[in-house]
Amino acid sequence: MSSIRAIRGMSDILPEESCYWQFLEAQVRALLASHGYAEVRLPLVELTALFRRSIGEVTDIVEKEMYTFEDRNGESLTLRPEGTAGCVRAVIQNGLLGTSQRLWYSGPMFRYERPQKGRQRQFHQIGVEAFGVATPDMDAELIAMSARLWQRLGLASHVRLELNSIGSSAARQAYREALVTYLDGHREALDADSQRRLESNPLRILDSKNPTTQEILAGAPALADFLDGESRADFERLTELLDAAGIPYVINPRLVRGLDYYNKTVFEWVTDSLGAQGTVCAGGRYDSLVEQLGGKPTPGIGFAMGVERLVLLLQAAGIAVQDAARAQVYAVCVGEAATSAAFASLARLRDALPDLHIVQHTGGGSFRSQMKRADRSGADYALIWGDDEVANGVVTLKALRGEGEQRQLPVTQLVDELAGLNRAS
RNA sequence: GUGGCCGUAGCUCACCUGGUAGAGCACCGGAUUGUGGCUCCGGAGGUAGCGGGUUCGAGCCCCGUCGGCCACCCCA
Repeated sequence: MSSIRAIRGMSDILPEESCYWQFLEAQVRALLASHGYAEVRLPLVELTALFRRSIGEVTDIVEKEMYTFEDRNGESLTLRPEGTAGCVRAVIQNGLLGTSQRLWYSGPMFRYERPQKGRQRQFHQIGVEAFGVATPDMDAELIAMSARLWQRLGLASHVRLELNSIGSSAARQAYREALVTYLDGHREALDADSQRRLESNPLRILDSKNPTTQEILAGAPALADFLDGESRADFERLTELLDAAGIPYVINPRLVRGLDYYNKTVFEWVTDSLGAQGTVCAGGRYDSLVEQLGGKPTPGIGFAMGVERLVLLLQAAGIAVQDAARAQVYAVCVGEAATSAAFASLARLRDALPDLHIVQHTGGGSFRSQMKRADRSGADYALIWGDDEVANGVVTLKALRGEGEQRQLPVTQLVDELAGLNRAS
């Protein structure tokens, strides 16, 4: 084994996996297009300041997980750890905020974390963002669209929607103070991480996995009691719309998101089938982020899906996907004359039937070894060229699956013959 | 950043208390002078992650290091 390896947490996606990625991406593209969402392609690298200002200075992402480096001109750059910040930057910079916008993007994100199941250092997200609409019908649209995606992927029974409102920033501020006051009385009983977060990010204590901490939280003031009237009304309306659309949800009053820019609606789609990293899609509203990053005040809401996690879930759920590169026809050709004849005939065949998957054998070998390859390729048919076929201007067609004797046909009939087979299969 | 488990053939894994490597699958060839899938026969393939230590002798024990998996943390 060579000493040159892939970087830890940055894995290759091999053919066995890539067919799941293609399936997922195709479904997502079709769904987003059908709802009027347009794709944007964004840089992987942004100014470090963009992430510091949007994600939040005291978050783990900014404090210890970013891939930050100095450009040759001395500017501090960062490999994007998430997609929303760059998307917001792009809509501001390109003047897209005159009307409401429905956008999506996909690609790799980078966080320096310890790899585990469902967590890589280079991981992939598909993000969806909607700008310019403050009303909860937009929240409902995004959630309903994601629900429809699980339906289309065959994952609906494997995920559940958790929902919460974290209110306005003023409401959150008031709640934070009440929570800190309460928890301060139990400081000694809290786990070490929660004690630390008491100073840095008290709301995050709510979703601590520590049992003792959770017991203490049972008596804590509730975020819902601190919500401002508008947040309360919008959340109520959102649940009505979800009910109307027949989308089940559970309200999780402990659900808070890790990134600072969220307000009002936050939600997560979670699964129990993937171990510890069960969040497969998550998002929320961010009504002050655009202004915070220098754009004119514009509300926004969005979510991101973790592609690796969804692929794991597709596999865990036993969803069958077809291998896009599988051969339908494998061409066997033994000898130089046969290889030349095969090249000539296959060129015409590919012209006539561009969607037919044809693999021509390369590298020589006996009939026996080539037939073995044909079988292993998974192809439905073998096309066989040898000296006899060349001499007679014919080709042998043999079904590799199911019934049927092999037969010879004039090469001039090849296109018609396979056109029929292609439709049938 | 912390912890647990694990690194032996391309893959999945054996090798009882240390005596210097093996199976299945995959691959190549043959039985079948131009025909795959089943069967049989044969073959190739390994500096046991790497470095050090203990020992007459280490895949096995000890230390270090790198890597993988899972969990904490964090989050998609």
